[in-house]
Amino acid sequence: MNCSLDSFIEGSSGNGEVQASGSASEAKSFSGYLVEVGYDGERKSAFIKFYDPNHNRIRVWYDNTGHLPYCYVKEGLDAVKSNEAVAKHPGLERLESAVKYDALRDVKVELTKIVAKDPLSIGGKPSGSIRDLVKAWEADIKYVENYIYDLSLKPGLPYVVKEDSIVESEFEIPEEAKQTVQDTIREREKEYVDLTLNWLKLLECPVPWYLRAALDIEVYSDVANRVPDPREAEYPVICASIVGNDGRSHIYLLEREGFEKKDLPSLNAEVQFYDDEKALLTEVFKRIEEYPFIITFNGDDFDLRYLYHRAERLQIPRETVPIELSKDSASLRRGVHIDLYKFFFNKSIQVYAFSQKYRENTLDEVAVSLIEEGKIEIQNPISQLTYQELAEYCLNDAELTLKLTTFNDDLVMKLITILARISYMGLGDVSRQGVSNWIKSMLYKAHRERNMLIPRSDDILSLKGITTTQAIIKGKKYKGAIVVEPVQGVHFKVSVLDFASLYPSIIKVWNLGYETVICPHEDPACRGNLVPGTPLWICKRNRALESLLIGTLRDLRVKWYKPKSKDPQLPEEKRKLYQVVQNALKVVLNASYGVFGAETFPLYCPPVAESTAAIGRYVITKTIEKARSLGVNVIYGDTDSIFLGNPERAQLEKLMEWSREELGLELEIDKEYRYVALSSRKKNYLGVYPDGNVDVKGLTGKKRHIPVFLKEAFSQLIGILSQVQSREDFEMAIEKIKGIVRKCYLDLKARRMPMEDLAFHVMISKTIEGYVKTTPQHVKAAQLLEGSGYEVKPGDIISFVKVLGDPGVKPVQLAVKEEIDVGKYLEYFTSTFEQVLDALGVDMEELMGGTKLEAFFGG
DNA sequence: ATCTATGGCAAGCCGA
DNA sequence: TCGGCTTGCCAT
Repeated sequence: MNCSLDSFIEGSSGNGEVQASGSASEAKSFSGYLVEVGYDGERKSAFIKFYDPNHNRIRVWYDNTGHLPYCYVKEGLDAVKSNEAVAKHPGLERLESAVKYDALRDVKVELTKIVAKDPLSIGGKPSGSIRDLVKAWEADIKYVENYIYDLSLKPGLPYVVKEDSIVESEFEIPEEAKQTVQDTIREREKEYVDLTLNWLKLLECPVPWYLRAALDIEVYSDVANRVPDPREAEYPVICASIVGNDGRSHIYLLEREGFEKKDLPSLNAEVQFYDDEKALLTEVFKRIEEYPFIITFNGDDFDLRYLYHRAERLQIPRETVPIELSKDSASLRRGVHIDLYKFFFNKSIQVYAFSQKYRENTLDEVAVSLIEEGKIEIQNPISQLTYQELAEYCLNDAELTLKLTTFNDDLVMKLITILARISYMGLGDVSRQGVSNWIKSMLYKAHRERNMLIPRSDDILSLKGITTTQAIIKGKKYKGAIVVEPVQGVHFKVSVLDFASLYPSIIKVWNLGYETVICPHEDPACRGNLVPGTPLWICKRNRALESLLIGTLRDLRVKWYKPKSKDPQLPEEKRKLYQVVQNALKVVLNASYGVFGAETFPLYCPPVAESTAAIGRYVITKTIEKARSLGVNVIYGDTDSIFLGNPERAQLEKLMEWSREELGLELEIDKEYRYVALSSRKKNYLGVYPDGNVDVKGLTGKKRHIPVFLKEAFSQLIGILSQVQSREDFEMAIEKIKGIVRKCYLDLKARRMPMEDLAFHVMISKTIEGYVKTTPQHVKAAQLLEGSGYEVKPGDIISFVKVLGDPGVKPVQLAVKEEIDVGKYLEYFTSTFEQVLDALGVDMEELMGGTKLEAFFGG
């Protein structure tokens, strides 16, 4: 794709001045990856940022037409409002009046973003007749925030930037990938195949190495444990560290009275002292400018924000400050800022990309979990540390931050790049925003490419309505998945079958989307295509955009990236990249169903979400029926999986074949267990693999908040059960378990374990005052904490122990061993163990020989 | 300018 | 004392 760069000029890299257009022509020729597109409020122009990997720098191109965007004019819109022609815009055709589109409101939204290169907007104000306005709009819809869309620019992909045009770099899809994908996808529609190949091109393209540095600062504070307000920036920056992945590390220290200045040779960094904070900051800014990417942990809200305001306060000239602030983020004038705090905080990333390896979102927790290194523990408040301690601490933070982007072959940078390509968002945006925004951006882009209008949320709602089924859980909008009542007991040789990416597959196969649910056609083919268990029907004429996009992504993951990520033939490096892509697709696909049921999603469409779940129920129910008719013992199932007791190969094959033929869905063998112990509770089981590995699902003994003491006892229990080979082995196992129970009880009674091991760890999700209906125990503990001078914020983990007397809990920090309520812990212990034991058919009392625990121990 | 969904369990709170 | 409700954590 060729795009004109006529109107763009390149911002020079040195001093913030802009070179004149034309004179920069030789500098214009380079190749680089598109990393960010946006609007610069100060300069009042749009920009494109490229990362040039040959020179390791960002090159920014500003729009120089001078009359760019923001020509929102109310009168013009009011006029358009009354114009019927707008409502008959051809772009509406595809919606088939399914969505009676109030084009006007879209104009209002989009006008703010129109590139005003037509005569209608002179000096930023549209003029001319309504007719002209509409015409111009039809002919030339330009979305600003979206030069991406305008110019069909794809973030994360390489371009060759020439004299005054930019050209997508030549890249051919590897033949094997192309062939495999073409051979394996079922769909034969041209649109489907083309789109799949398009994605493939996007995802196969190599990811560059990014030159980058992590930044961390420390600020003086006269109150210990209080974080200084970055908007006030009233205290001096006493230390800053910048650690690059080019091997350079720098520490900037502020000289202060009462601290003895000396060399700090033990640090693996270049150390510089400054007696003037202004000079220090200026150096830091210079260094920042040397790196195309700056990585922080919470830089949006703290480090960069503080530096900006501190610079303001110290009257450092604006041109030397490379930072630009917006409400919730901080960016760099000539670089890209990535705030890992926001990235790792993203629930989807946490769960699907890092399988919940970290639970709290602090630098320490994330780093310990992912790279097995933590923050340096300091005994004194920051402001009292020696230069050596301060420098070490600050440097370590920056090093950790950098390592979070370098570990596992730059995994995080690759993940961000791939997500940027899927979502058509810049690297910075994709790392800050949530999955609903990625999917929104992806779908919007697809609409624009096809010249379809983007429907308004309330139009979808009023035309497609709300849901028709009743949720099981009070307060939910519609009925969700089925969980099969487990057959309590121990089952040997269990196969677990599941539908790979069930919901995305359903969206694909059933053609779900806001256009196609309850489509307006009178066609009996459509009307008769009912969603099982609902009065809803699905269009047979047109393919829904959502179905198309989600379907193609699903196919690529299932048919190409997932298998390739495990292919031992591939070199390590290649395989890892496939793993990253596979994971990125997982993140997007897993969220793709949920967003349609989320009010905040701009294409919110309850019947789409409802249909997906309803079809899921239908699919699993039919599969269970089929399995039973084949004589297989179905012992459990949840949403998209069924657990089969001792099935024959042939039966499994038949079932999978049936699913492919009858349901059009791929049913696969997910796991095979040596045995599974099912309790009577749903979503609670324990499965032992042939090699002795154990899956523990839902059992209390594994939950985050329970005391270490219980977790350890529980894991001993699991250890014993993992050795059980056959039914006969249980007897011995139970004897061993008795031993554990006895030991734990005695330890508890004698209060032998450290008190920390008895602490529950529960997250407080609101402020203390936010709890009005009830006051749960962790909140009571939090109140006590606050009373003794600690600060408690939402998201903090409250550690408390159960004690005798009122209110029954105390924060660990404040409790003493003697007041521990041993009885309560015994109850917990019993119930934790019971969950496993009742699956084995023994209860605690029986285990102890028919007596109550207390009696058994003479307690 | 943020924010995928529903189902299920254990424990504790609190009003009837 | 009982039962519904709130909360947090987990499964999918």
